[in-house]
Amino acid sequence: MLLPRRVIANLLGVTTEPESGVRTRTRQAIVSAAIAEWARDFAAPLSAIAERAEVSRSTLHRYFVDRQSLIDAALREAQVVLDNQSAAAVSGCNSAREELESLMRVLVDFGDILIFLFADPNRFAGNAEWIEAEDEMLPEIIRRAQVEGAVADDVEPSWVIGVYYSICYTAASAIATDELSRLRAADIAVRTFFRGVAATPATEPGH
Amino acid sequence: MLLPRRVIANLLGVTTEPESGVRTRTRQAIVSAAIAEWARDFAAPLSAIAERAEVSRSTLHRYFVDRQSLIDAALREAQVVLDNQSAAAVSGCNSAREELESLMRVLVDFGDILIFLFADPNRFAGNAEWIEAEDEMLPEIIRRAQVEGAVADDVEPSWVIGVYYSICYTAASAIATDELSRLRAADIAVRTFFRGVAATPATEPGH
DNA sequence: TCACATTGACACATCAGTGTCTCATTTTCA
DNA sequence: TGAAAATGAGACACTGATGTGTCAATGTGA
Repeated sequence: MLLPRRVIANLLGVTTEPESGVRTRTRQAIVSAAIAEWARDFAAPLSAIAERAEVSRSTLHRYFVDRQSLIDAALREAQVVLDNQSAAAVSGCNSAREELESLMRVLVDFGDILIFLFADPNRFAGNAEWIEAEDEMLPEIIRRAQVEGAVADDVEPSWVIGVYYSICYTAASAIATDELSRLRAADIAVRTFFRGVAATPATEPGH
Repeated sequence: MLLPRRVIANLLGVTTEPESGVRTRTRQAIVSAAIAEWARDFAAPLSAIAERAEVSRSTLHRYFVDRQSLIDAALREAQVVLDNQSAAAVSGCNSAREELESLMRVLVDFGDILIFLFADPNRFAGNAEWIEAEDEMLPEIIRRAQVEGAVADDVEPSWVIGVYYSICYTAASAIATDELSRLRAADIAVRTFFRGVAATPATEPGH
């Protein structure tokens, strides 16, 4: 099998040429197809992904030696996209509350990736790339939101995170099934989240 | 293959002897194992289910001709259990709000079944048994809750249902991973749900 | 134009899961 | 106890997905 240096570099995740080139484009198409297809059904065969990417199964195997290496690549790609978008969304916010809202709108908008990443909790169990997927950013923002008072401080942060993601996920699903428009889904998701985890109003103390 | 009348009756869903008998017990063990195993990983092979049920793969195939028929049975069983528990939970409640809370505590408690049923939205797409899975009860309760004022009436019922299930699911997951105790998970889930979809407080009108 | 990179179309071998079947053994129950 | 029921063990064929390889055709850039 012919395997130019560039590919080997790519396989190692070094990505010499991030933007142009035939191989980069083909590779990108395959990874994107994998994310989209596996968001729908993680058991989808490689042939389905090749078809969606409009390449032959041979070509797919040239870029990714086996199923696992494509999973790794898709996982890495999904995280990178989400990380970048998240960073962009958060910058320029003036409060933790704003950050949470802005971030949620991004996550809902990239529903495909979100579903791919979080549809099945143990989908990526034992995957090397998955360990670092424990987001560092969200817990930190939530802590600040608790200090700010935008989020109740008598609730476990892990629960807040769980609710956060599951509401994003619900919104993404609603969009995917045409139940709600993009805008409406994002709005109602933000509203539901903040009310759900809001600090206990002083008017009904612990009652 | 030997196949007494009783089995054929069972296969047709007529269930002549619902409570005792060797075959009933074996059958039940297999279906339960299927739900538990498939809640973890829907791609799990039949051999894994047979192993968990402590029967041979031969026996499993005697009860369920093919994978699909076991899926059907598991689906039916899951729905029946949930339906019965739900009905019991709802009876004796004095308001839609109480019903929603009581129902949520049941769903969280039967997390395995909940995860099995709702982990993957299109897991059962095209399944004959799945059509009726569109619960009749929940939409009706939510409508009443909206009339009562316990749930905002400017929110799509489909969204309320989605949030309801996803919060149950999050709680079930938190229990499954030992993040929260059973009781705490149920409490915080109920609280989060009702605040999340509460009617807009008059103090901040549409702002 | 020419060398090389890239691709598609096949042909395979392999493997795991599925479904069928037989036969010996154990369990159940009248 | 003895017949019927139920099970386990294992052999077998079949299928879909995977992974490897070859070869011809096409694309690309100096």
